[in-house]
Amino acid sequence: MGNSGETINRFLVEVFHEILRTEEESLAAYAPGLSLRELHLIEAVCLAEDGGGDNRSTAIAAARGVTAGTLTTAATLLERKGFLRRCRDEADRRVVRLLPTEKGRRVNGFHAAFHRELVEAVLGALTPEQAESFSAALEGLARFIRRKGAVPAGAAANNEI
Amino acid sequence: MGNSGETINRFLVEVFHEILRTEEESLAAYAPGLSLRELHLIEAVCLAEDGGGDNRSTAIAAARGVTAGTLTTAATLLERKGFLRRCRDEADRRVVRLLPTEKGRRVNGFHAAFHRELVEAVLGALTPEQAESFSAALEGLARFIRRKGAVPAGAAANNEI
DNA sequence: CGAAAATACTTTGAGAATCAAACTCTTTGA
DNA sequence: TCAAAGAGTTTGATTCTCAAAGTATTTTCG
Repeated sequence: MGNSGETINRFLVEVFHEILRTEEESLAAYAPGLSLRELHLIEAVCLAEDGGGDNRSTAIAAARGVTAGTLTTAATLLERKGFLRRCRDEADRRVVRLLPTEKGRRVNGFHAAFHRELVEAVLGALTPEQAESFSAALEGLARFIRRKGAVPAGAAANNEI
Repeated sequence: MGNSGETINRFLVEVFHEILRTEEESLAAYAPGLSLRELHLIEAVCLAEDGGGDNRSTAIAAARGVTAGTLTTAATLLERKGFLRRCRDEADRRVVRLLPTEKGRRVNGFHAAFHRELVEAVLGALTPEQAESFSAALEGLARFIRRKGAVPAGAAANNEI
């Protein structure tokens, strides 16, 4: 792969890791005692609320890619810390719905601002046409990942280490 | 932020998470009993070897952004599993150098192939000029993250939750 | 209707990965 | 030479995670 390929690959293996670390640091300064994973759970809950999405416990767990048990533990902790609240569904009393508290919405706003700045930093360096092809490239990557499962050819047939 | 901004942000919050999950799945099929974090440690060790980089324990820990203690534990486990080996430096006997075994190199090759496919999927969908501006945008993002620490304006001054 | 199956969530027990701090061994510098 | 600094390891605790077992509720169907 050429020079662009090198840059893209380095981005994938290094820079994203750095983004997460920076995000974590800025979070630690803003809301000590809240981990990035907890923040992302709050985000998922806020997103479900704003987007009119499914805010049932199971749906949130699926969105985050964790098991129901993991979600229960995390939600209990965030409830205790005052970022989320549980709400039993009256129509189907098996169901637990998750909602952000005011405090939860506030910390989610902080998080959204972080992402907004990140995106602005990227877009600011590009012409509108470049921005367009950039986002198209990302869509292509997303499609690739979702479609293929991305197992390198020959891996399954040659799986002895 | 406009429509491109939305795409970019969604990529940051969702697609990268999916990449990691896919990577984990394909790894599980190839090398059961090896976690993604372990794989990335092997990768760092191979990179230090190939790139003529610093392969001392501490340097690898810094590269992965973990403490020395964490690295020791992980390295011990990977040594037991046969992916890495330790090598005491003769010149300075405090130093421990980490090297991949043949098995370690093999699994790292598998991992590299995964990334190569990913990058090819992106580049394949772009013209050379688009590829160029894509990689420029990623460079811009990397610069932003490294320079700024990316704390949203006003966050430090207003840190009550 | 009413028992059996399915569903939604919680609890439990166990295993990574992580950190900070205390510790060991080795080198450096006054 | 000997105190201080450096490199790595060990220890004890915490967090995140999962699978599997458990509880409460609803749905299905005989």
